[in-house]
Amino acid sequence: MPELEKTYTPAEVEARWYQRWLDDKCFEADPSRVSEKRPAYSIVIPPPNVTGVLHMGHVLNNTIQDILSRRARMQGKEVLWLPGTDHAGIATQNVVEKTLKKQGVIKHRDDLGREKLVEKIWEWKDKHGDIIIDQLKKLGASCDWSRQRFTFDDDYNACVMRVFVDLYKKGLIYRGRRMVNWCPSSLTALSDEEVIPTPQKGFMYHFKVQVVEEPDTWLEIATTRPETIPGDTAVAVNPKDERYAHLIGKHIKRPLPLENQAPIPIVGDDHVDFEFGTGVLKVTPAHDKADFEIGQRHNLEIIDVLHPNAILNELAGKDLAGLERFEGRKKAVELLTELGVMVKEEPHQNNVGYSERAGVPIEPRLSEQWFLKYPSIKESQDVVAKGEMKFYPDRWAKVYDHWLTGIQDWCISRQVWWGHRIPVWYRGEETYCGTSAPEGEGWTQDPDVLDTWFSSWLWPFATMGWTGDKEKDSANPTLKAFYPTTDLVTGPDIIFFWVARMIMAGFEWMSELPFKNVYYTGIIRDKQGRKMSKSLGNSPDPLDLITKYSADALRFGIMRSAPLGQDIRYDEQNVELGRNFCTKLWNAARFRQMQSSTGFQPVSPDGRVENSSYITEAEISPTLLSSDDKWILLRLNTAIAEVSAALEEYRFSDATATLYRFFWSEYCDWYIEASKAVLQGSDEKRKANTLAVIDFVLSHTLRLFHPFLPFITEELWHGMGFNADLPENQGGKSIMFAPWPKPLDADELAHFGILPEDEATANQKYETVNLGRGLKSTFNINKKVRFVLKPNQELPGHEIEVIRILLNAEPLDVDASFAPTKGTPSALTPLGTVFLPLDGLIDVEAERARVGKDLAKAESELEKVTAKLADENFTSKVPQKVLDEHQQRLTDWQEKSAKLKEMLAALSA
RNA sequence: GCACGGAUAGCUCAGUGGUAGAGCGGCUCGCUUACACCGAGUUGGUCGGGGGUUCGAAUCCCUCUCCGUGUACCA
Repeated sequence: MPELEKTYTPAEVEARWYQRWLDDKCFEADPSRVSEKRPAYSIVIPPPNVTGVLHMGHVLNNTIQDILSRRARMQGKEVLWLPGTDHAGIATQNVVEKTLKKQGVIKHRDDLGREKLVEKIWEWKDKHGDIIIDQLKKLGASCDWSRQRFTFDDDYNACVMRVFVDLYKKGLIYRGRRMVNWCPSSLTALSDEEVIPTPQKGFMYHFKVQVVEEPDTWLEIATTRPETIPGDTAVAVNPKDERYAHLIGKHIKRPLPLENQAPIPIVGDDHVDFEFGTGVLKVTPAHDKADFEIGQRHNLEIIDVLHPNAILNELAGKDLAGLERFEGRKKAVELLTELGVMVKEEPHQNNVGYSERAGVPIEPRLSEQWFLKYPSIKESQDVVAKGEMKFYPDRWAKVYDHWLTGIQDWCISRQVWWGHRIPVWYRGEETYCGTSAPEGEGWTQDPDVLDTWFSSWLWPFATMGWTGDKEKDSANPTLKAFYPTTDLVTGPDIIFFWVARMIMAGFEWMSELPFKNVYYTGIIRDKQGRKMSKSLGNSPDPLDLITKYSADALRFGIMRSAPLGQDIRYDEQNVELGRNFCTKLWNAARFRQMQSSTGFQPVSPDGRVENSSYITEAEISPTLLSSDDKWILLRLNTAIAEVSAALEEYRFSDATATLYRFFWSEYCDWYIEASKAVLQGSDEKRKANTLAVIDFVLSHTLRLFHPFLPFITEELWHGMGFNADLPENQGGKSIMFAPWPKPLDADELAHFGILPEDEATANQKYETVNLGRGLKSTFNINKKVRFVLKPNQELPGHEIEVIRILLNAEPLDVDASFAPTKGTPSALTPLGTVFLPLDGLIDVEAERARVGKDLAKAESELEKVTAKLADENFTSKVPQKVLDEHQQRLTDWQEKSAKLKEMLAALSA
């Protein structure tokens, strides 16, 4: 067996193993291996932005996917974790345009033109596109990189085109002049989902206007956007509003622009809420969705006073033209004030839609866009409602359902160049839609590209080589084996953008749901609970953390703090804790290794002999098992069961907590320490047997840990020689293919002679040790000292030795007739009374005080239980089980109290 | 406005009717031959407030407060 290094060096180990896994093609999925005995497990990565860099959200998300994938491999499944990146149309084009502008290459995208700019973006993509992929590799992601996809690959592009044409032919895609969300920064339309309503502090401006037909009548109007007055083409009042109804049909004089104070009509419209503002609404059909609708109903003129970049244009009048919209607002107020028509301005809070990407207020804008009536809504809604597809946590199902219920058509066209170009061509009055350009001269293609999500929604099958040709697709082994996928792991922030749409696409083109389970991660926040963001600078670079602590540590730290469905408070301490845990694991393995060199009986590293099957139990001799051995085997059983159950239910933090507790608190703190009684002794047979138990536990623990800590477990798996003698594909080559641990079943437990009560036996011993240690600490003893145990019943010598070692006692005398001198500190334990004889060094008063405190506690508990049991109201109504418990409690406290009283009496004598 | 989630020890969280828990931190000891990235001990809580149901409530019901998320055409 190769000797383990003294210190663990994660950087070297992680790089080495990742390369080895790649070289050995460990992550590559082969559909031909899928069979009834070897089911498929598949998961598609939420494709990160191709120009992005790894952030903590990616770490969380991809660690989870990796855990699921690795566990599935260990369960003997054929695993496909399909990776790739997203072209992220608007975001990527923005980044490249900005860079080019900074470099002084261009002032505007038109300086380059469409083709040249797209070329530049491709160059950018080729240069930066693999950064995030490399970062995922550093994290240990076990994706099948041979299948890496990009949403703008030729094959993928073909899928997008095919889908567009299909929907167009089905009549679900149409072009129309509508009010859309316009981003004045990116100069494109956005979908409703890309607009974030943001509460905004502003002002409500009240101004008055003169009724043309009744010059003495003035109406007061309240608005938040006075700069759009030049675009007003009516004012509206509610026809039921008695204050104004008689004015309907008359006109008011629009105050701006000054050079064109045109009369505009007063219309009656139910939309107007007469409780709000003044009950008089200025109607600007070009710049407000609701106003646009009013305009439609009353056939109003539409005056667009803004350039696409939200600078006021000539129609706004000479005073406002050329001003940015917020400057224009100030100027408009000034003008109204000069006119003497400003009444007042009041602070006002309203919701303003912000562009999700550009972070600027969007403008409702009338423009020609492409829209999609969503397909397969019914199936998509039902599949989740009926629980055929499961959401974790399931409350997202309601959110999903609600969105689908009130769903609006999707604006899918974008006025940028980086993206899938709309496959529609025009020639005069003719329109052609097809996957390639039409025959003949004079056709021009629609300049718009498609929303990035219009490609992402095909991800689960477009990445698997879908062609839309039924025959071809049914002969496609990848699709056949791995679609529908098993799990999807993503953030709830893209439940509408992506998840819901993928479900629709799955039904529409594959006639089947795209995944069976969706796990929604929480959002990573900083210690103060704020979202992580670049501008706050509170987002650590995962790569720095990996350098500092290792990828395993980062993974473990993040998973430990990520309860199901809850936001995560990130604290670097958790990563540090992950590193410490790896170190502990490393040292525990080293401890085992150091024992073998001193061992007498030759035992193979895994406690196995040549040609044995994988099961190591055969090497453990049941007759030689100590109570500690039985205890740790039972605790291991519990840990395996708990971790397995937690993973089934996507409770990753519970799984990590169990692993931590089992390995650190149970295995290292108790079992290893107790086993030293044997390992430092002279019974060679027992030593060998203890080592076999240790190997059994370690080999199981490493496997249990592997999905969480892939690197260090692999290193130790080989370092400890646990891989030796295993078939290549079952742990010989890599721990990632070793079988997922199973708890010992009833037969195996019987074989080892392990009974459930064995756990309590060992626990009593450990409790005794705890109490003894407590005595030592109370009296500030930090050296090896003599303890005396006055046992309740006879104890085997081995058990006494274990207690001695755990207590660090020198010696531990067992004396059933021990008569302590007055004032000897003592503790009542499950195994008897433990004394710490200090030969007159102790303070009788102090000991009396200590015992007195214990007694007071016992008395108060006794009182409580007695009172309860004396209460007829209680005893008559309570179930027998509870009554028994209380009865037992009563007896326990009575006994304890009696003994404490005795001790106190002895101290006072 | 509506819906959902959350509020338990200094911090992060378990705990869905029967003696309030864990990890981390804090404090006190200790370089005991795997590990100081460690070990031992110990300290922390009228379970957000108020009502109610019950023999018994962190847990069930009502109500309020605060935080978060989603959603809604109020200029």
